[in-house]
Amino acid sequence: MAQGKYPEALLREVREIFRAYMRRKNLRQTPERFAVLEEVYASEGHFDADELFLRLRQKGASVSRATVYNTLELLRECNLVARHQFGRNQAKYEPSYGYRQHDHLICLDCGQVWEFCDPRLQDVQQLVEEVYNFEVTHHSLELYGHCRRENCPNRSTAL
Amino acid sequence: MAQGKYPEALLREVREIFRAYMRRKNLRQTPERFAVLEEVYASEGHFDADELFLRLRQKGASVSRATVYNTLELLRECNLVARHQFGRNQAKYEPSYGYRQHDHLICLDCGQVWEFCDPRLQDVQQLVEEVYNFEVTHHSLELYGHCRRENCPNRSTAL
DNA sequence: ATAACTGCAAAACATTTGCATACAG
DNA sequence: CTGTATGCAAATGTTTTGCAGTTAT
Repeated sequence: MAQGKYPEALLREVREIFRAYMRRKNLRQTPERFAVLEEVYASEGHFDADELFLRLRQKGASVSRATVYNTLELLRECNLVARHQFGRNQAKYEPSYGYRQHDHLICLDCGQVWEFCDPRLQDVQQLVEEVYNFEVTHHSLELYGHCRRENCPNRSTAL
Repeated sequence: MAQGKYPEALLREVREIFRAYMRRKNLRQTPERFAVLEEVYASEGHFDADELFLRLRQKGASVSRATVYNTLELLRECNLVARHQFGRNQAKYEPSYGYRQHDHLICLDCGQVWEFCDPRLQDVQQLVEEVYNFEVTHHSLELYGHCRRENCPNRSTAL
C-alpha cells in the first residue's frame, strides 16, 4: 500500500491520466468525478463504495452514491482503481496507479487483509495462456486462513 | 469436472460423509438435506443456488430456497461442496468430493469457465504461510480474459 | 415431547436504473 | 444550446431472516 513519497505529484499525474481518458472518450470532466478521484487517492488501504461516499459527504462534497459507483467504474476502466471481491461481501476498491501488482491474504477471524507478491504467478498465468489458447487480462488470487497475531479475535482456538 | 466412473458408489460415499457430519454436530437428517446433496452430485459443472432450487422443484421435491441455501452451507462445512465467487455475480457451487483441487479460467466475453491445475500454487501458498506466519486454509484464484474459440461472441474484436 | 427444521414471505444488502433537473462542452 | 451527468428514490437480484407450523429424534 506504501503511498509514494510525493502525494501531490502523484495526484497531479492521476488527475492528468483521468482527464486524458475522459477527453479521449468524450466524457464530461465534472467536479464530482474529480472529487471521487481525489478521495480514492487520499485512501489508505482498501475501501468500499459506501465508505467513499460517506467520506465525501462528511467533507461537504455533494456527490451521490450513483455517481460514486459510476466514477469508480470509469477509474477502473483507465486502470486508476482496482476492484476486488473478497468472499461474498461488497466489493473493495484501492488506488492502483503507481503501486506494484499484488495479491491478498485474508484472515477469516479478524478480517484483516495483507498484500503479497510472488513472481511464480506470472509463470502460472503464462503457461495457462499457452495451454488453453487464452488471453489473460487480469487475475484475482486470495489466500484465506488464520493469522497468528496476538490480537486476532480467534487466536486462542485450538484449530 | 470429470465425474468418477461409479456415480452410485460416489453418492453412497458422500451420503455417508454427510450423515456422519450431521450426527457429529447433532443436526437432523432430513429428507430435504439429502435431496439437496443428491442434486448437487447430479450436477455437471458449476451451478448457482437458484438453479439448484429450480431443478429440485421441477423434480417434484418440495424444498424451499432457504433450505437450499442452508444445506449448501452445511455441505460446504463438511467439504462436500465448494463455493466460488466469480466477479460480482451470484455465488457458484460445485461438488468437491473426489475431485482434485483446481482453479478457474473465465472468459469475459462468453462467460465460459475452464478449470486448470498448477502445482506452483502450492509453493506460493507455502511461502506465504512462512513469511506471514499465517495458516492458509483455502484459496481462490481466477484468471480472467478472452478465450479464442471460434464461437466466442466477441471473437472478432481486434483487442 | 420438544427442539430443530421447514416453507413462505418479508427484510436486508449492495448495486443499478429511471427520470427530472443541472451543467459541461 | 444540446445532450450528458447528476441526485434522488425506487427497482433489482441475491441471500438472509422471522415466524408459524412440521417433523426427526
